[in-house]
Amino acid sequence: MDDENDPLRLDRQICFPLYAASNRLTRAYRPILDRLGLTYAQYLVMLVLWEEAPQSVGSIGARLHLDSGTLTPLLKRLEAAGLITRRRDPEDERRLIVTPTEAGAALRAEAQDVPVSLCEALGLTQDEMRELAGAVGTVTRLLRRDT
Amino acid sequence: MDDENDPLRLDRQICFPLYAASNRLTRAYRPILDRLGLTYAQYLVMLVLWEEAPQSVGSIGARLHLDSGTLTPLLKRLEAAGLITRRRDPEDERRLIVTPTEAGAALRAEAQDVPVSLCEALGLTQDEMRELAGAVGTVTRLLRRDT
DNA sequence: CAAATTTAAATTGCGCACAATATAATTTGA
DNA sequence: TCAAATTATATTGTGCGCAATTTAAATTTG
Repeated sequence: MDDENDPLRLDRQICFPLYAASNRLTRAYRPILDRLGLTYAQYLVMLVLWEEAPQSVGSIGARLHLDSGTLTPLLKRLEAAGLITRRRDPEDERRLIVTPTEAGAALRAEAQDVPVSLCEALGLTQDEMRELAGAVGTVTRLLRRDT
Repeated sequence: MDDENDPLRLDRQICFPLYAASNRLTRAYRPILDRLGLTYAQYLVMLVLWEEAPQSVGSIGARLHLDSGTLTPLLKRLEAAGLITRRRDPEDERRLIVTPTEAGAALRAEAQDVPVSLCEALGLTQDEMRELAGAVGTVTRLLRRDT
């Protein structure tokens, strides 16, 4: 086995560091988001809703690249937590309209310092954050080709 | 709300593109690894074992940043698939020794073209792969600070 | 040496991700 | 107009990922 050129060496897999970095980032978010009572995926959904509301399950999913199999139970948990309401669109009963409640909207203020807290948790300077954003942008651009 | 500088805009979160890219990569691996009967996490474990065997649960976990809560059931599934054996270390009964079976070792040959297949699935040229590897390396370096 | 501590793995419980399928509402078109 | 196709969400089932706890073995120490 030609170790030097072995394409199956773990350190030759581009996939693995990305997977490890993503797991690490989710782990870093956890204690910060715990204070808001949100998981990472729930936080992403709230970010989407804080930008524009109401939205259907489908439009949230399009934004986050998630399907109803992931979103339906997640949204039910957000509803149970009192952060959103779920009701059918009277215009088209297939569609489910998701709207932040008063409490859900108010949570936005508490979330303001999440990005800064994360930075601190990761021990990154402003410059390093910019470098990270650039590298992540490159990854995204290269992997954009769909699905 | 000052939209321009809002730190909570989804497109200002470094986290999100990394999360999306990682999900996308796992999705791209799926049809390729299906042919080997492996999930992505199982593939990573086999890569580690193909590099060095036997190994304990702990050493596999250290390599992949995974704990026994993830690995124990995963390894049981690999055992059920006939790809590895699990036995206690007679020297130290706390440790579990994981060894690829004949079939597990043989699977390595079939996995040889996984990296190339992935490249093709992602539609990336050699140059783009190098660029991707570089960007992923930068991300990894910046997020290295532990946990 | 026995009790306390440490270590390795297993277990439990929760929440994603996602494929596959089901259900129900709407739209299309012969 | 009404049957077929399409669309939106829900459901089911599998497999992670990880925190918290448990179990059992080994090590340390008093």
